[in-house]
Formats: sequence, structure tokens, C-alpha cells
Amino acid sequence: MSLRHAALGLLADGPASGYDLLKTFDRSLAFIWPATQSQLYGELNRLADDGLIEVSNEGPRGRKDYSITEQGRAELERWITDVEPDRIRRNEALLRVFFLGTVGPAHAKAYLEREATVHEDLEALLQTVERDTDWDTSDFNRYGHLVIESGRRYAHGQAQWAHWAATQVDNLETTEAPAQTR
Amino acid sequence: MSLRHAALGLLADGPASGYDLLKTFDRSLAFIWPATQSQLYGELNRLADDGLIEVSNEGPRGRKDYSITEQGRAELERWITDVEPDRIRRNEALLRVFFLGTVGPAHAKAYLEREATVHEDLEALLQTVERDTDWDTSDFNRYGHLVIESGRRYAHGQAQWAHWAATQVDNLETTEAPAQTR
DNA sequence: CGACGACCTGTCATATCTGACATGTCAGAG
DNA sequence: CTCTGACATGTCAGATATGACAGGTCGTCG
Repeated sequence: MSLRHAALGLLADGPASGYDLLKTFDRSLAFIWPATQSQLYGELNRLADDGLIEVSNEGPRGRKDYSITEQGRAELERWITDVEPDRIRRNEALLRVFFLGTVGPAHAKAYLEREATVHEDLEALLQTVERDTDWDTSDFNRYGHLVIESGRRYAHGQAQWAHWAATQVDNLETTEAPAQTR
Repeated sequence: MSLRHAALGLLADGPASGYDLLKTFDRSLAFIWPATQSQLYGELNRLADDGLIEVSNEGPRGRKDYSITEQGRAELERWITDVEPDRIRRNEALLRVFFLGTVGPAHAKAYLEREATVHEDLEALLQTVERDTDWDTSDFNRYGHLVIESGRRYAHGQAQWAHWAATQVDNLETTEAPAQTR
């Protein structure tokens, strides 16, 4: 249900069409809240039906510019200040770590080092984005900058962790009787 | 589709019933890959249909103990070593940060400080778990310990970040002309 | 003027997830 | 012997998400 509020939040910064939103989306929110084109368009229609946004202008090629309504602004504020966020953090890469004992130490270490690399790459990417973006153009960008920084720290931390975890593998595997092959 | 492999991974450590798995699940994987009871039972039946696990024993109250098959073990290994994990990381709390400009500096700071507290609490919880658990009882536990450590570091980092972000709010809001109320 | 690429919105089948509900069994306490 | 709580598996409606497909428009470059 968060896509609803993501769209609302995007429109709080100014009117835009579904097409516009989709592009903004892919460059920002998609990292933290992926959604497909079909989902977004559907959600916009529902938001309009519920009076949280409205079509403020119609352009060529069937373009519809949406604007947030007073009601929509109120709902967005309510969502941010009064609704406790879901703390669900699905992580497939971390899920696999639980089962690393089944593939043997060599594979386990390789897996963890790969995780380190992936997160180092991510950190580098975010650093580049951080450097090359002009953040001071809108509230959305200014606060988006904070999110990027969060991601950068996360990537850095996970990379560190993965390196450390890789060094732990040998300890883990030799603690028990080494003949315990299964 | 990962629940499938989560169940498979759990069974790689030894036979268990759906009921058993559910309990293990809630105490471990659920933090990183939540699933409901109905999902698990359904998946077990599908896994059995596909020959990746089999009913190795039937007990009272309709209890069915499942064991992983050779085929299942192979599939688990393939999944861990050959399949690139999804890097999707949905985070509703972070999503809201993008829109903090719409609620004003006071609410924004409150939100971020609340995030700090939540993550500090999480860190404390994970520290307790880390201290009070005997990790050396199975491969699953040994590697699970690494995951807990990852979570602990994550929580710590996010808390730090949130405190820092809260201090940034005033900077962000005063950069632009202060009269920009919208 | 024709083709191409960007623009723009939508539907649909399939899969997955969630939460509630249904159904029944067994062991042990009182 | 009855009640209670843990044990144990399953179905189902409704909401969401995914990815493919469909259909059409406008500007501009050659």
C-alpha cells in the first residue's frame, strides 16, 4: 500500500503526469520502493477516484497532469507522522547466509566476498551520485540526499561485514568435529 | 519465490514438520524473510510434489516429518552458488524520508529521532540475542550468528545516520528562502 | 513526407502474499 | 473425566505485484 503514498509524496512537490512520475520514480524511490508502470498508473487512477489527487491539466497524447489536493496533502502528512512504518526488511542475500553451511567453506567464503564486492560497488555508485547531483533544487531532492547517505552507509557497513564474515567461516567450520560432513 | 528455498534450507539441517519449521522460522528467518503459516504449508506440499523434499515419517495428529532429498540438496546448492540474489530492499521508513519536506522541520526531526530510537532498540535486542544464544549447535545457528551480526551493525549504522540526519534538517530547511511555505 | 524514437496511458493473466477461518488431536492438570 | 493449551495441517477470499502486451500520438531528422 505504500506506492499509494509514494505517488502522493511525489505529487506534493508539484504537478506531474504518470509518465513524469515514472521517470522520477526510477531515478529515486525505485531503489527503496520498486514499482512497475502498470502499478503506478493504476494507483494514480485510484488516488484520483478517492479525491487525494486531481487531473489539473490535460495535454497532447492523452497526457494527464495530476495535482495533489488538500485532502491528499493531509493524508500524506497523516501517513508520515501518525502511521508507524512497516519494519519488514526482506533480504534475499542475507537469507542465503543462513544456509552457507550446506555448500562448504570454499563456496561460503566466495559467496561472502562476492557480497562484499557488490556492496563496495554500490557504495561507489552512491558516492558518484552524491557527488554529481545538485541536491538543492527541491525539498524532495534535499531529503532524498539524506536517503542516499543512508544507503551509502549501509553499503559500506555491509561490505565491511561481508569481509569480516568471510574471515569467520574457517572458525565456524572447524569448531565442531571436522568430520561432520553433511 | 525465496520461501521455497528458505524451507529447503531449513530442512537441510535435518527432518522436521511444518509445525517445527514454523517455530524455527519465526525465531530466525522471519526477521529477514517473513512468511505466514499458510504460505509455509503450501510451499511444503509443492516442494514434496516436485521431489525436493519427502515425507520421511508420519506422527500423531497428522504430523508429517519432511526430509530433504538429494534433488533438494542439489537445488539448494544451485540456488546459493549460481543464482544471483534479488537486490530489492524495500524500506518504508526510508521512503518517508523523501517526503519529510512536506511536514515541516519539527515533524521531520521528530521522525528521524524516532527512527534513531527504533534502531537503537533493535540493536539492543540483537545484542541480547547474540549474548544469550548458544550459536554453536548447528551450521544453521553458526551462520545465523553472522546474520545477527549483520543486523546489529545495520541497526547501529541506521541509528547513527538518523541522529546525523536530524541535525541536517535545519540546514536543509534554511538553504532556500525561509518564506517558501507551500 | 516518411520513418523513428520518445511520449503516454492503459489492460490482463498469472503469481504471490496476507489474514482469517476451519478442523481436528493429544497430553497433562485439576 | 473434563478442560485447556499446545500440537498440527489445511482452505479460501481478497489484496498486491509482476511482466507482457496493446494501442495510440507527436516532433524532428533526413
